[in-house]
Amino acid sequence: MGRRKLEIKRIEDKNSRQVTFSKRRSGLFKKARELSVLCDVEIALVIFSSRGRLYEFSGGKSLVKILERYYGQESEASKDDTEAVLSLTELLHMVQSRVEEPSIEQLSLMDLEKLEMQLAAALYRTRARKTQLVLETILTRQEKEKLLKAENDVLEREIAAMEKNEDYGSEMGTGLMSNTENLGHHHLPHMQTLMLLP
Amino acid sequence: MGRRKLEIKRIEDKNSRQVTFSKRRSGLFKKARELSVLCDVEIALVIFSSRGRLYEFSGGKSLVKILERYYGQESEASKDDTEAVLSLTELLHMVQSRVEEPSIEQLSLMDLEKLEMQLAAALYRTRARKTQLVLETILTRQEKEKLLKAENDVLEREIAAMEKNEDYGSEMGTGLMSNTENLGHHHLPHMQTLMLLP
DNA sequence: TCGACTATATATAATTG
DNA sequence: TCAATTATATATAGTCG
Repeated sequence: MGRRKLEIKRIEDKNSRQVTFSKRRSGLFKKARELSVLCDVEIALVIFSSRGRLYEFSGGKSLVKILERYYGQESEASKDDTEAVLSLTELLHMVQSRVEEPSIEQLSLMDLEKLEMQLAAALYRTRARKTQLVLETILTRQEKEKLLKAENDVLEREIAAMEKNEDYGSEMGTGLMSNTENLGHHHLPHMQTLMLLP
Repeated sequence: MGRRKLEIKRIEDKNSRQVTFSKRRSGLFKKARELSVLCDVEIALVIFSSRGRLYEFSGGKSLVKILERYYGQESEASKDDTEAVLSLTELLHMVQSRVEEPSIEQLSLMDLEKLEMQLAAALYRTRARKTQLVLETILTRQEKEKLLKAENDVLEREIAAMEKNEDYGSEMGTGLMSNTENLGHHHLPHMQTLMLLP
């Protein structure tokens, strides 16, 4: 589709090969995008030019994500017995006991899945904690005071509720409990909860 | 490009979505093939239909090879702002030595950032390796057979070479070594992995 | 190198059998 | 359900600034 028919074989002229690459590459990406939207499918497309430059497209998710999803379907069943989130120490012990020569090349697919989940969890906790520390540093005194005041209000109301409970029984108590829950205030770490949010 | 212009949004009618998927998929593959030949570039194309069926194309090298290169580049890029990527063992030791009281609460902000980067890198490598394994699993039987055949050829030639070597010396031997490398046959476990998988 | 610009070649949506 | 068949819409090879 051009002024003349083009044989499908390597274009020898370096210049027009580059031009054709540029044109057809964008055409291919466009087609891939359209297909992924029209038909609601996941597409990953990776191109290396002869000079080693990387071009990639992925419909919706990253290539890794796309393949993870596929793999996820395969291993839904085996996911159930995965343990809850482990502590860092437990993570270390788990990985260490599992792998004699702990090179990633040696791990089985199932091991990799578990390791991935543990790493992801550890990474999440690390980032959350970091965010918390950063926010603690950054918050202005005023904001801290505001938060402290809110904290105090909650505490005061709890105390008041407790006093009332002693008079009228426990009905009111549960009501206030869920009230404090709504304020994100389980066992005092109001501040922490707020700061853990992205 | 058909009887009428088609808006690029999900086709709701299930039937025509399937028909369009089939047509455009083959069109996309054709374009990818043409581009890889015309411009002498490496292309990897992976599609998952909504029903989880896999369609893949690779031009130039095998899909796994191309994606290995892709991962290589990706981790090259993310390497810059990190110190060198640690091995799993090194990561474990670093974390362990840092955390006496193994609670994440005890780490300093700088420690957390380093830990975060290491965890992210480890997670990335884990996912990349997992993807590679998954890809190896879902390769079509034909590809597996092709690989097996290549493997057999290599082994046969190696045996032939060994026999020759006994007669003529070692020159022939090194030549064959690099030949097997070109067939994507580094340190043998590639095939072992393939053969062990379902 | 880099866009526009066509004249053609291709791709494909709808139709048909 | 399909495989052909059109009638159109798109993609793009070569050309010109």
